[in-house]
Amino acid sequence: MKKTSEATALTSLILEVFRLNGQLLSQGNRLTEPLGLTSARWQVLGSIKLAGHPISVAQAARRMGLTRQAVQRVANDLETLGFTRFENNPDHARAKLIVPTAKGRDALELIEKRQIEWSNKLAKGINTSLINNAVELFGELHDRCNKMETTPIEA
Amino acid sequence: MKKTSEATALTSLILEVFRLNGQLLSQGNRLTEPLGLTSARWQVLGSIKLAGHPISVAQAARRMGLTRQAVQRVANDLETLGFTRFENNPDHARAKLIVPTAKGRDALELIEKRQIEWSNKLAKGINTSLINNAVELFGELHDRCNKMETTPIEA
DNA sequence: TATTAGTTGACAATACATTGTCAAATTGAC
DNA sequence: GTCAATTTGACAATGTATTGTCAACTAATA
Repeated sequence: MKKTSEATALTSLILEVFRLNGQLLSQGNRLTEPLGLTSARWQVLGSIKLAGHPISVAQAARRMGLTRQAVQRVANDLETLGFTRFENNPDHARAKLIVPTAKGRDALELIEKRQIEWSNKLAKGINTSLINNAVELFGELHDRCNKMETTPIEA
Repeated sequence: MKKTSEATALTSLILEVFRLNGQLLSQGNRLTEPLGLTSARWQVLGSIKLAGHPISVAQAARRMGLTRQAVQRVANDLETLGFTRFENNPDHARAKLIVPTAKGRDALELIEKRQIEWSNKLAKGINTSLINNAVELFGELHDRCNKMETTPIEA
């Protein structure tokens, strides 16, 4: 079987995703490190704020596209470090809610300010619709990947 | 400071990169697992083939945008598992060359066949130039990120 | 109500990647 | 040739994420 032109382009894109992912994590760590945070901790903290209300670990994991185990570990770290606390969930005895503390909210706010400067600088002069096309493409690939998950490789 | 429209779009893209990165790694693991490989091992093995000749760990790391330590670990695993061996480098006493064994070449060939099917399926019907635009955008972001590295966050 | 299926947190094993540091090897300037 | 700067592999510490499994909880259904 031969690779289609789309597939060839896609393979290049995938390699770029790996490279950029590493770079972005590194940048995020640099950005958040002075506050005792990391890229992963920041992302979890941000997902709570983005949700608009406290959510459980499993809910946060689904929003971020990670396993709940990965998020659980980070959420526990955040609690230990005092950025969040767990609050009883009236609707579910096991699934406690992640609630940012004042320390967590302050840290997030400061980081978001810095992230604005950083992203403005990084994005300066790039065509917005070019970026949005990529976002859309990624959403499509995301959905398609999900569908592939269910189709195991036949030996 | 306010976030520009490009920066807002870029932030969305970054979150998509994180999501897709995880999904792709997962797919790669699934694809390579029956052969005793993983996404990372596959990538290192592939980078040797892509180079066209045996290269050192540090060279492979630069090509992939990873630290040499990360690649070293994976390269050692590959050797232990018999997919590669280290060969003396006439030009450098320390920097041995990673050389795929027959087992390694066979495994890579089989995976590449499966990857063709997989990527053809995933990319089917997507506009090639849309993908290529994204690749180009990522290259640009990659370069810009590198320049940001040198500019530390001022406290 | 009872049973069953799905969700959730906890725990463990494994893999992946970063930063930092050290010593050996290489390279380049002098 | 000598010495300093760089490169490279080795080792350690830390953080991130996956899969798998189990028990507790929840929800749906008969």
